Amino acid sequence: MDRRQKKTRQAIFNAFTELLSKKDFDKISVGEIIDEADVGRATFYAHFETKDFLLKELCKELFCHIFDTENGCNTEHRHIFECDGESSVFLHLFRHLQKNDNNILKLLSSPNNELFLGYFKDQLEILVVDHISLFEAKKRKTIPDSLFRHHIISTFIGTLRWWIDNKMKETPECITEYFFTIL
Amino acid sequence: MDRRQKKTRQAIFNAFTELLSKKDFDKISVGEIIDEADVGRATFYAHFETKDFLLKELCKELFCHIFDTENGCNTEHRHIFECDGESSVFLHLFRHLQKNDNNILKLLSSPNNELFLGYFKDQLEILVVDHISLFEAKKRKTIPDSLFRHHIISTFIGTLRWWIDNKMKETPECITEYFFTIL
DNA sequence: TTCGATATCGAACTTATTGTTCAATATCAT
DNA sequence: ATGATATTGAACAATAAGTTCGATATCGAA
Repeated sequence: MDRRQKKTRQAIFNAFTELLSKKDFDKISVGEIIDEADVGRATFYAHFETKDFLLKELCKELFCHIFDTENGCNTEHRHIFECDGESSVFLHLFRHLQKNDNNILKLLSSPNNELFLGYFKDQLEILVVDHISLFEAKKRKTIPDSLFRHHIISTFIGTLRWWIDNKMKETPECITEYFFTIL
Repeated sequence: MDRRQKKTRQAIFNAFTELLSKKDFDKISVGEIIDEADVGRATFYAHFETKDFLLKELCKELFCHIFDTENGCNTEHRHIFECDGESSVFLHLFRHLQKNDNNILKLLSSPNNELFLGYFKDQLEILVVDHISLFEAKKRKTIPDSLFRHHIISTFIGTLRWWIDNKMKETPECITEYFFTIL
């Protein structure tokens, strides 16, 4: 990729992230983004079809870091699957999230970012499908599988949102325990 | 209230509901609403400050029907608190929702209606607070109360959304059972 | 270094939407 | 019948999205 393209792309990502830390996605205009990124209007549209696509691309980058363990591309994190206790995968997630890389928390707790949440759920779905055996098989007998998966994801996000709204006072370990108790 | 006002208000509600059954809230413009309702632009703004306020008013009306049991204003529904089994309150809700009065389901499953969902959650919160004793006290000992309430609400909405997305093949009784099993 | 390719710029432009204003008109309640 | 009020429609300003295009700057490869 051309050096100019990389620079522009990064500038837009940075500007967008910066703005996201201050206001909601749908209150941010393209005009603000290009001002903050200091790029031309036409340049923005040469990179991203719409604001929604920009978010989509940003998500790809963010989630690659947090969910990279899933793709097998990063072996350094493999240990989280072999950790003690069934909670390790989710504990790992909560820990990552606590760091708030790239203001991801703002996006997760904001009431207007269903688009972002959708992408996040997709990643969680992949994770859950692979680790569903962690949960007692007995519970699943009386309810459909898809509902059970759906429930794990929705409970994870629910717990996470509660944590964020509560200023994240609890430790990731504590939240993970809550998560499994509740489930 | 003036007969003209009532007529206009209802025309706007009807138009809005009709449009909501076809497209997402944030894709609907005021122009479309007044075209469908066949009222003047100035008239719309004489009734509702913004589109958001219109939704808020509509929610008030919709929820009044579904959650009326809560306000004590409607005694005919009192029995749902005394029904057999702890599931009666939620069964009642699922039954009401199955009827899909005023396309409320579209609003609940739509990915872009956090505003609507927020109002719905507020109503659920009231309901849950009053009936939290239905659930085993033991579970609540290890986790904060607010998280538990949060979880009940999020699980209810999660189950409901799964039901809707699954074309509501199951009976309200069946869904209620799933809901309690999962919880 | 040179040169062809391409990314960026910036400004102007079209289109769409929001929310306001106002005078003319229609409808209301009494 | 009449005074009050709701509706109308058109015009208006403001904001934003997305496009277009010629001029300019930067790139990568020879």
